[in-house]
Order: sequence, then structure tokens, then C-alpha cells
Amino acid sequence: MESQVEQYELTHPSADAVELTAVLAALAEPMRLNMVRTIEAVGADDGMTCLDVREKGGFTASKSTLSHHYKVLREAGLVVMWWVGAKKHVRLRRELVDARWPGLLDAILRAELTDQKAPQG
Amino acid sequence: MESQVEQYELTHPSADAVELTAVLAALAEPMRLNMVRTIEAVGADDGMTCLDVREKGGFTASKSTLSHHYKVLREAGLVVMWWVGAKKHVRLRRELVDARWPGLLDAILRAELTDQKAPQG
DNA sequence: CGTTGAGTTCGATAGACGTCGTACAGTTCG
DNA sequence: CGAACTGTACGACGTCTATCGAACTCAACG
Repeated sequence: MESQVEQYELTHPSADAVELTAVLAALAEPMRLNMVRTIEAVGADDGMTCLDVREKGGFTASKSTLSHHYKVLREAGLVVMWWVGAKKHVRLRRELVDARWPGLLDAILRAELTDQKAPQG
Repeated sequence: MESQVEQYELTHPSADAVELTAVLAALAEPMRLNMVRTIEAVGADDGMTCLDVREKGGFTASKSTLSHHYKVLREAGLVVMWWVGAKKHVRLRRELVDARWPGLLDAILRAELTDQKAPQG
């Protein structure tokens, strides 16, 4: 069996189909930004399941809300998702984003850390 | 007379008051992204007037719409604005943005150029 | 002082967006 | 098969946002 869940098609945009404004809009949402940060923090090649992201990030949003945000991140080209049995795995598309906009993701993800501290400590 | 137009207060956020999500949201709007790109392209220390931005960028939006976008950019911490007589000048706050999120603005502004070209030319 | 020019503010409106509950589709396990 | 688990799709609701026109403020110019 190749694709378990054929109903839910997982269309990922190609490198040249990704738009900068879509990426920025996706990351402009606080919860989505935290989701990306959480996914990045673990960053296993196997990816992590959506449930893992929910737990690690401490997100209290409903399933449908989380699913919606995953969709936005995926369509923006920020993450890849694939099925493993009944669970879905997610991973950052660093290769794509870094190739298209070098330094962008680094700047944003690094910012998340310094954002908590004082400006000049 | 110190401030000609005291009615229209120009409050600029301080460095530590600027939020990443606000910056990303501001730049996620295509017209605002183009406005920033236009402001950056000229980049004089005197800044350029709002009318100059409008002309150089070829924006056809109404005055009120432009004014709204300027406000968003200013409150996000991306630009500084000041009055010179009846005209308003605008300049990028690269110092602030670069200090807070190194590489972010570079990545985004550089992207605007490569965005027009083929992915691998 | 009236006119023009530059920008803001104030509604209004239409569309997008975040959130949720419910219903549904697959997978896994007993 | 039925139950539990994982995740999506849909409709609804409230909020935010981009856009505009009209009325306004202030500066510059006559």
C-alpha cells in the first residue's frame, strides 16, 4: 500500500511556487511562529508527529485550529508533512527556504531566543 | 516653532517595544513590502517624501490607503517618519531592525530582487 | 485671507482570518 | 467488527484588515 490516506492529499508547493508574502504571513501568526519554533527545536529527520508538536509547544488550541495552521504552514512551503500510519509527521523545509531566501529563517528562528531577553543585558 | 503638525503625533516604537510578528505582518502585505523596497532603493539619509514613494513605486492606491500602510510600517518599527514643512519624510530603521533581528531585513530585501528571476538561472 | 497641496482621520464596506464544534475518514488494536 | 486515536473538512461566528471617499488640519504660496 503506497498511500494510506489518499483522501487527504498533501500538496506541497515547489520551490519556485513559494511566495515570500505567504511565508511572512504564515510566520506573522504567533501560534504558527511558535509551531515552527517547536518543530525546529526538535528537528529530527524523521520529523515529529503533529501531536508531538502540540505537546512540546504546549498548544491548547483545538484539533481543527491546529490542523488549519498546519495547512497554512504547508501551503506556504515552510513544512513538509507525510503520513506514517495513522500519524502525521512534519518537518521544516529548511533546504527550500534557505535556498530561496538565505538567512531569512535563521534570522527569524534566532530571533525567537533573543526576543525573551532584555535588549542590552 | 518646534513641531509644525502637533495634531498628527508621530509615535515611533522603541527598540525593545518592536515585535517580530508585527514586523512580519507588516511585510506580509504585498503593497507594504513594495513600499519598503522602494524606500530602501533610494535610501537617502534625508529620507524621501511619501509622495516620492508613491511615484517611485507606482502605487495607485488612494491617499488614505497609503497613509494607513505608512502607519502600519511605522508602528511595526520598520520606518521613521518626520515632518519637513508640509511634506513628510520617511526612512528605513535599518539600525533598529538589524540590531534586533540580524539578517532579517537583508534576507527579505535581497529576496525581492531574486524573486523576479528564475530559481536557478 | 483664500487656494492649493500633502496627509490624516473617520465611517463604511467587503473580504480574509482565527477559532471552535461537529461530522467524517483512516489506522490501530482488541 | 467495534472502539480508541489521529487528523481533516465544513459551517458558523466574531474579529481584523485593506480599501475607499469625504471631511479635516496644517503648510506654502499668492
